[in-house]
Amino acid sequence: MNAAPTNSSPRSPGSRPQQLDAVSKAIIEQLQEDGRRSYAEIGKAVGLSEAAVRQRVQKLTEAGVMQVVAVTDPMQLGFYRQAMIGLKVTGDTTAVAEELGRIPSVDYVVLTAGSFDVLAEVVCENDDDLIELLNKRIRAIEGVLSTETFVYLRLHKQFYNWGTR
Amino acid sequence: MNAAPTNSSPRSPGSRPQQLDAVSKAIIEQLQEDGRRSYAEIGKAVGLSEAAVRQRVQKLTEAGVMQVVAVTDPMQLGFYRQAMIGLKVTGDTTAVAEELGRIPSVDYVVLTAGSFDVLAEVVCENDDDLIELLNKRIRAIEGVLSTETFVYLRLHKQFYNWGTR
DNA sequence: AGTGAAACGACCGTAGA
DNA sequence: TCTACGGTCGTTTCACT
Repeated sequence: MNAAPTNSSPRSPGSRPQQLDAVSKAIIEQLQEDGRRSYAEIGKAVGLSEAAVRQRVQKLTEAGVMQVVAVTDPMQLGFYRQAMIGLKVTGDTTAVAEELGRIPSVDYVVLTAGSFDVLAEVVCENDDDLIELLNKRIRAIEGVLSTETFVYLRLHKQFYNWGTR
Repeated sequence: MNAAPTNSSPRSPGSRPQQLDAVSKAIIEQLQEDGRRSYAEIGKAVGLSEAAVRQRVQKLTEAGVMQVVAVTDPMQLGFYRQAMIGLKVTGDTTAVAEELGRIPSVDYVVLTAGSFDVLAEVVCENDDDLIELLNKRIRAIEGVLSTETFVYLRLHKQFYNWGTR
């Protein structure tokens, strides 16, 4: 095989991507179905011993390729109103992004190229909360020129990725 | 035991939202930090026995309030180009959403109100892949009138849960 | 809904091909 | 990087509160 990229350094932000073999992909798929599945059971599914699965999961986690975490459903918790908000910004976009990130109702912030400078996803209990969030918090941030709100009608597909640094 | 095959859909439609007490919130927080943390350890942290923690986690999961899953980092896997795509659609938006959902590179699809009918997040390896995805797959879907692409410059914040704060 | 106890199974470190 | 194995700890079931 080629030089094995055995990086034991735990999650360096600038580390290069690693190519996953079929087995690691299969392990990740197992954990995407159920993050609590036992290593032994995963091993049976992918044809590896329990210890080997454990080692690979540990390496994938330490390398920052994958994480096992709990995710919650806003709807089930009474947050009935979600929306994506496109923002046009003057000046420094990162400053606006940081302000947005401090708002608990804002769960997703990304700087973009295009007719919006920033996209932010928000989670609210109802329309009144959304209005207040927009007027009192988001549109009050210095540098925010305008917002356009895309109220969610139905979330159709969601696959959990992760990449915040 | 209980036949509970619910891996395909994270939502359980029709069920009412439930109010979480402080203990369940604490349990969810523990699993947010590490989805593989043992019930015993969580029990010590929240002041409950292992069996009690396990029961609550099982109920929260079955109710669709929470899921423990693996999330991956596209960047670490060589997917350097992410974008949000706003679509204008003629006719049935759900049909377009379903087509979009079948594309593996599309990890997020939501029907919206506003100047876009559908928002879709995509994950690509590079710009060429993005161009091909747009032209050959997305803009080829029947009913898609136009697309606007917001290329991600930097993902600034991403949360997987909202109800526990 | 919670606890406690005992049987069982999973997890972890170490050794070795 | 994997398997094998033994000690330890977590999970499961059940009887009880």
